[in-house]
Amino acid sequence: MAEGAPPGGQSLLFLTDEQLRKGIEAMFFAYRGFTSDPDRILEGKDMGRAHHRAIHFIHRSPGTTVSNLMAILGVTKQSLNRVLRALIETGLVEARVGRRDRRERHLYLTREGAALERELSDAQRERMRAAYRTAGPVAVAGFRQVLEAMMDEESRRHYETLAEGGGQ
Amino acid sequence: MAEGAPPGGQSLLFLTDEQLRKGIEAMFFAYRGFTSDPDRILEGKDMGRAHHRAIHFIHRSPGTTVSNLMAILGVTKQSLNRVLRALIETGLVEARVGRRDRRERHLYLTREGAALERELSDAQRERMRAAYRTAGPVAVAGFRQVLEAMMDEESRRHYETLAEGGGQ
DNA sequence: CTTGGAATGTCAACAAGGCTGACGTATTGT
DNA sequence: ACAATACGTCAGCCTTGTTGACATTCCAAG
Repeated sequence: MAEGAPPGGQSLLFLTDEQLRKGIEAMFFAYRGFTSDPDRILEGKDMGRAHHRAIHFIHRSPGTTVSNLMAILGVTKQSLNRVLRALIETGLVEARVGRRDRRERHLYLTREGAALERELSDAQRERMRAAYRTAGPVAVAGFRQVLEAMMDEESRRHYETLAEGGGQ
Repeated sequence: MAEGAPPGGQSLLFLTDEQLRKGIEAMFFAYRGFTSDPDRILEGKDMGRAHHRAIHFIHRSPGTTVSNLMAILGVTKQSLNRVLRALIETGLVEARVGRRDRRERHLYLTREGAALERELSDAQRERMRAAYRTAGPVAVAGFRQVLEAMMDEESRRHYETLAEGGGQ
């Protein structure tokens, strides 16, 4: 990998293979940190990352259906069902039959589910908050821009749809 | 979490729970995109993400030992060994006995291993490059700052140690 | 020279969380 | 009446992580 003059003529140094590689490694290591706190919390509770994800998105979109959750999480119904069954059996999630379409199950967190969600999300947000504070608002904006540009089309659709419901 | 005036006095809006939550979701969706291309490539070759990670870091630090790789990847030797065995058997990785300490195995990519590494890393870098180009250099700097701030201490050590060997 | 401990390999067993395929059931819309 | 949809479930498989136990090899200290 010879490192000659910038190919674009000006400051395209940030597109160097080496820069890209560092970005890749940063994603790898950061993701580990990102998931570590919830993982630790769930470890004692007979649950894992999959449960956390389901809880997160049910909290985020109360009343969401099973198929919608499948699409967001990008897993099969069998995988999702295993997790949902556990969450329902332990009383963290409630599945209400749809009023308009009674084939659908609308998912809600129970009080206990909401409490666990808060515990998990507090831990995860705390790390995120610390990182944001360290890096500052400009960096945060860039962080989100790059991540959004890295998503698949479909993921981006889900991401943006979720965002509408919340604050922005 | 009531949403009154910004507690800091000025623009601390980026530390809102909602902003943090969007960052969390951005990480989730972006990481899916991040791994999708290599996953697709490996899917036909009897290998998975674990093999990719090993190949990546062996390429990055040729001659690294098994224990060092264990520390970087954060997995047990049994997990790593399963992957390494497959890579060695298929002729993608070579394990040379250490000269100074003959208990150690120093890991290198073979020609075939390097070729696969390039294929995987080309795909992954291409997505990263597109995201970088879309977001621009300022955003990229912020992206990396936030990710670095999100890492565990130990991960950050590994991350920086790797970076020394390369460019930057 | 012996021996403790480090580095590595390996076997076995297990768990989480993905997947496919197949099938059943309720419900809806045509 | 019937096809399609939404969901649940059983069975089986794969990858990738885990522990625990044990053997080997070898460096280095006593």
